[in-house]
Amino acid sequence: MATSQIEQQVMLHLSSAEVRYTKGRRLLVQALQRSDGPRSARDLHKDLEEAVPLSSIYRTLTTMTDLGILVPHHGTGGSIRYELAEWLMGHHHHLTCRSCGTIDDIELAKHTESTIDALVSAAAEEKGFIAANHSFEIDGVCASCAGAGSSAGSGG
Amino acid sequence: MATSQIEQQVMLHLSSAEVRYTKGRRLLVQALQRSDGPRSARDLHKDLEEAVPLSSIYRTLTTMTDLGILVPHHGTGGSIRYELAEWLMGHHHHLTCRSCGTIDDIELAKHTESTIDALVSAAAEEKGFIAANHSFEIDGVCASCAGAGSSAGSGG
DNA sequence: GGCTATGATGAGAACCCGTATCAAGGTCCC
DNA sequence: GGGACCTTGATACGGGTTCTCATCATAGCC
Repeated sequence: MATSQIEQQVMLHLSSAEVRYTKGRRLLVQALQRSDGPRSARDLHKDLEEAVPLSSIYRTLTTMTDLGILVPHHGTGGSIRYELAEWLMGHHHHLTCRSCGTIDDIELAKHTESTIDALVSAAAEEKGFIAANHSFEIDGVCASCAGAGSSAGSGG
Repeated sequence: MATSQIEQQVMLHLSSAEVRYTKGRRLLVQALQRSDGPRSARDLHKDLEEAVPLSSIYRTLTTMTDLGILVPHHGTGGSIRYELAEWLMGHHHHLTCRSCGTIDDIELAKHTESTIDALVSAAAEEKGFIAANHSFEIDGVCASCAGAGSSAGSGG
């Protein structure tokens, strides 16, 4: 099997932490690579056709999060969704469809990012807050739901 | 009892939905009004000195969320935190302290908001996504934790 | 003011997600 | 090949949230 660039980086990262890149962990990373957005433990369990037990998935997710390979997202639905960290996938944000719940990745242009970053850091500093990172969740209706027919009526 | 502007709006909203503004609901809205940021069901339970049972709090939170009076925030810690919706409290964002976990509200200047809004909407539209709202979670260290001494060692 | 229908409450059980535990299996090093 | 250590897999456990149902309160009507 051809090992992807990302997998190689993960392997390096794991080996430098003296953690093995086992079959279960490999499958999980591959499943996350195939995803367009963050996935929950249960999602991954299904994706892998239950070849990897839930307990192992949870453990692997925790291990890789501790190592900075994965990043958790506490979104709607009550479950934590994980995705590959920014140093593997690049800095990006999320589009959450309020109709179907899909979470899609979106990348902003470099200058857009830096503009937002500057604005936000300045605002945070006014409160004596040292901003380390920002996460941006854009809420709306995705292309397929918008096309299927807009029926989302929200007060406001 | 002096009824605040916000409570009056909540009352109107509830009555138009033919939902009663009972004592428990009133206490909950008042507790949320006093807060600087979103609160979990357990927080509110304590705030109200357990005068309102947890099950009632959960039910009220759900009811008011459905009616658009409250907004849920799924953050770290595994619990959902609620706050009054933007049409009651104004548009704002959150500063989350990675040291003490406090969530504080922050308002950006009007022109900053509109700048961000324009940038985000444009990026979302490229993907056929209709942006309705954006939520901005700024992650870092709050003033008191930064002053107390930086000892937060997190891998990343 | 009393009666009735309906909504809301309160207490607990049930449910789901995620974590901790522990014996068994694999892998690496000698 | 043998031992030490890491990892796995199955299960028990804990916390947060939802569900259920009998009881209570309120609004509407007379």
